[in-house]
Amino acid sequence: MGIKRRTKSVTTMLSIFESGEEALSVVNLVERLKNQMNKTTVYRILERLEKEGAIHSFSGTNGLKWYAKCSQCTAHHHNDIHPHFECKDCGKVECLEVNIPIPSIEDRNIQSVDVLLTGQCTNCMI
Amino acid sequence: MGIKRRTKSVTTMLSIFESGEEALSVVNLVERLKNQMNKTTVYRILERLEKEGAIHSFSGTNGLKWYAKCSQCTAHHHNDIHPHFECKDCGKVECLEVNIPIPSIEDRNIQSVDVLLTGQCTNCMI
DNA sequence: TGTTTAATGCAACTTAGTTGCAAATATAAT
DNA sequence: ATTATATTTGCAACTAAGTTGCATTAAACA
Repeated sequence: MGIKRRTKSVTTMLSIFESGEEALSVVNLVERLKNQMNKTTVYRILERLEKEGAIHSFSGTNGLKWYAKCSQCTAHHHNDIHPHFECKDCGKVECLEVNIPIPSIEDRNIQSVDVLLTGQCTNCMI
Repeated sequence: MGIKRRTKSVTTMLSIFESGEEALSVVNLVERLKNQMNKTTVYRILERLEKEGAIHSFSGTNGLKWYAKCSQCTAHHHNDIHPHFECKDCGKVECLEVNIPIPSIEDRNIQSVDVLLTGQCTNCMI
């Protein structure tokens, strides 16, 4: 049970994710939406959108929470194992459409895989 | 410049890492050492030990900071690319001695790789 | 149009982690 | 052994991310 009502705030949030290709930190969203909705509302809408499978979340380098809408985000299902990339120079975070093969681990039941790559993005490599 | 003086607090901290094989969260360390040293001291000793290469740090599922001393932790150098495993049932976190091959990513300069696997550990699989 | 239930705002709170500064202590020099 | 000096620690106050409870607002559906 994710989003039940298409409120103005939900629409606003979704349009932000539709328009861009990058990931967005919650901190960034709270800041940029502070005139349009409450901090708590930002957190709760993101939570519901993720539960629905519209977006997915992950942790950045400093433990901050990020959200992104990627091509693999499908309703009611989210089982992508793509890595996330954080540019240490400009701070940009994005989903990489690359498959990371995880070897089977003995004696353990692996249920989720999170891969965070850090380095320089295309612009900052120069 | 990591540890300069072998204080009682530093010795205590190191002995904790020597004795166990698991990773330890900062929260856990602050709690278990609260009668022996200040919270700030815990944070600072861990920071210095990591700078020295005696231990290494990483983020757990909720963005919490964890530290561990693994076989690959060597003085003045720490370039292991092993995954970390967090058991969602009992909460145990550990380093896995497995190599995760990261494919080369075009147009990006990858400098660090963090892999967090979540699932059930040996004990909790039953 | 009214009723129900989900969603929001607000304020207060929790928790992880940080900072500045004075006091304490390990280590090196005398 | 004593002193000097630079590192380390404790403390208290702070910052920032994220959460909670509750009263109010507003979708959606009959």
